[in-house]
Amino acid sequence: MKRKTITIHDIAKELNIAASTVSRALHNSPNISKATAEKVNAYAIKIGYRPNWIASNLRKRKTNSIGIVVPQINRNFFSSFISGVEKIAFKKNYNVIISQSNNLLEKEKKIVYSLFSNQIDGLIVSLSMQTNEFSHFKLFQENNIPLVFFDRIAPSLNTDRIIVDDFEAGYRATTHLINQGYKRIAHISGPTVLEIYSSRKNGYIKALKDNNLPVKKEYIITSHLLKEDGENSIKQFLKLKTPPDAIFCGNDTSALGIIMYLKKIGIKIPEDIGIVGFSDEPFSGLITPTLSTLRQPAFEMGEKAAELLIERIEKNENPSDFKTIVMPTTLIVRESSKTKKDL
Amino acid sequence: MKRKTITIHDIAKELNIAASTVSRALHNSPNISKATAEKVNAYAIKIGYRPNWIASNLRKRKTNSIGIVVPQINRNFFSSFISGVEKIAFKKNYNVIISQSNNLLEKEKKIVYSLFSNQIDGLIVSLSMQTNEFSHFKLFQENNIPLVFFDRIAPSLNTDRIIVDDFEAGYRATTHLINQGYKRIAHISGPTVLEIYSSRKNGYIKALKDNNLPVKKEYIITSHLLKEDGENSIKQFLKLKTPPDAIFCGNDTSALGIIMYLKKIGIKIPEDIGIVGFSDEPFSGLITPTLSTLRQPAFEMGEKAAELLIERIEKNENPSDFKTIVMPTTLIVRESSKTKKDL
DNA sequence: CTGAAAGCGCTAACAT
DNA sequence: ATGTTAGCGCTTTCAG
Repeated sequence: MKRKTITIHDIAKELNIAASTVSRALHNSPNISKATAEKVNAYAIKIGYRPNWIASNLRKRKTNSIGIVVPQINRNFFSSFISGVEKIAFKKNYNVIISQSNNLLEKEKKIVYSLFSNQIDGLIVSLSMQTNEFSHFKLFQENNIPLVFFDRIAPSLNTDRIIVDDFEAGYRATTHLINQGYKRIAHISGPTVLEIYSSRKNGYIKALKDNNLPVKKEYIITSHLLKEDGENSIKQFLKLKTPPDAIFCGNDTSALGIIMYLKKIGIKIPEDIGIVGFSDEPFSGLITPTLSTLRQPAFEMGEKAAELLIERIEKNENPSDFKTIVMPTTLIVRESSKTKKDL
Repeated sequence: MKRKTITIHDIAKELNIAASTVSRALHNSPNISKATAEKVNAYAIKIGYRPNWIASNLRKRKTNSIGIVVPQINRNFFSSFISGVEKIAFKKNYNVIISQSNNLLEKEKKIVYSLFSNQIDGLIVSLSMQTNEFSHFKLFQENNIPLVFFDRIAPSLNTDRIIVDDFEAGYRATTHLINQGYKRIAHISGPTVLEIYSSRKNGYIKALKDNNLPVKKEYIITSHLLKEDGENSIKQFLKLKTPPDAIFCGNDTSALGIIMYLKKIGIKIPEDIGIVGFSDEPFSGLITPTLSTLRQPAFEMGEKAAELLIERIEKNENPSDFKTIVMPTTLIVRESSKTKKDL
């Protein structure tokens, strides 16, 4: 038997006042006598009144909810990012509604429309690997609902963004390998429709050129950067007449695949082949050899994204000046890219 | 300039029909002529109508949202669990609202009340490490809102539960070490107010007794199971006149702390000390030596939790028969508990 | 099959 | 300082 839900009208009736007075008392509005305010709040607590925010949301046309869409929740980068968002959102009294696209464009679209129908006040997105058109975000732009992209952004869309400088990071990773004495540096990239991967790759290419090293087509493989992709890629490379002596991987997972394969067949890291990954996954400092990589400040990016989004929501003026916040990456030098002299 | 929001009344006016007819058409109710249904849907698509689910929710007193409260989002077990929940929820047309308690009771309470005010249809919870009273869940029980606990459950609360058999798992881990020839087995436990940790510990104790091994107080340390706790615990153990020759750790993180410390000071694993962890974290199969551990099926637990919760929501009868679903753990034997003959 | 009317629970004018 | 009234956008009787 469902207990009848308690509303402000119940309180109003009991105390012989109007519902609007109860509402004011509950929100300590300035226009309320201290006496009634106290009376109302005391009684509300006594009978266990809990506001129905759905009703309030409808009336105020504001839900204090923000949506997040990520490819996968259970990936360290994303779950740390979400954790950062949640921290700020909670502090500022927003709910966080989370969905994962599973890297499927169709699911991403459904999610985005569904979040719109839920009247979220703002949306934070990292695109699916498939996403090559952005019509589903128009709804938010047309209705002036703030939108922040991070990590995998929509380059053609005019919105706020939280990113790291992938070009610079790719450049730095590659330069590091060059400085360590490696001469034939290969690269495993993710899908280059995604800006993050094309930028990392371009940074890699630029670094080679700036150091008068040749850019060889056979030294660049594009994949989905899974562990198996790493293994397949290194096999490819080893078949070449002059295999590379170092590899800059688009992420740590593919680097892991390489490391495990090379260990299996007895090629030494970093003596024979040096490796740098990307992201600083939790395992990267724990495997043998430990993996050099670029750390992205996921949690802090989440905090920044939430702060920016909520700021946009709360001073809801049409921003003409979309911000692109570039967060710093950190090159973490570990064993996989040490030179002989370091060892 | 905010575009005026499009409602069913706009459609009704344009097509000279009643709003209720539009509503019926949009939900292909049985009582609607095919002609009007098509006309309405075509026009709705044409002008880009999107339903306001907040309004619908208020009217129907159902939000199709479920809440999840976990201690931390960015922990593999929890993010995988959430991922499983999200998968099922999406399939069944539910939103998932996620919050993290950060292991703080006060935050957990706030979250739970806030989710109630958001009129969620059901709630999935793993308790904070601090939680020792459960009054905040009464609200849900009194109002007949389904509640599913998982992992860190409330033993005194009569609800549905998704768990693994921690007692059995602790027993199995310990028995495994005994079978491998270890004689002096220590245990690092988490806070024993949490059933999962007390059960693992009790399984450990039972296994010792069943094998006629002494249960020594100085071989059992209770901590928060962080990496540093692992390091501190092993230091403690090594100070004893007869230090243990194996350790069953309440989680993989503390086991990691032990492994790194033992490697540093040159004690060999598993020759000198054998180790078994708990959870099969992503790093556990990658570190050296690889860590023996008990795998919990996090993603599948999330799926099960969501399925059970949604079933409860949709046939909203008062269940007198709360279910406790026990999911299987898997003992994964890796290098850290191999005996000499295995090596 | 369609329309009219009421109302989910709350808040924000506008009065007093 | 408080009450009255009118919705927010939708669904669901109840009539016809």
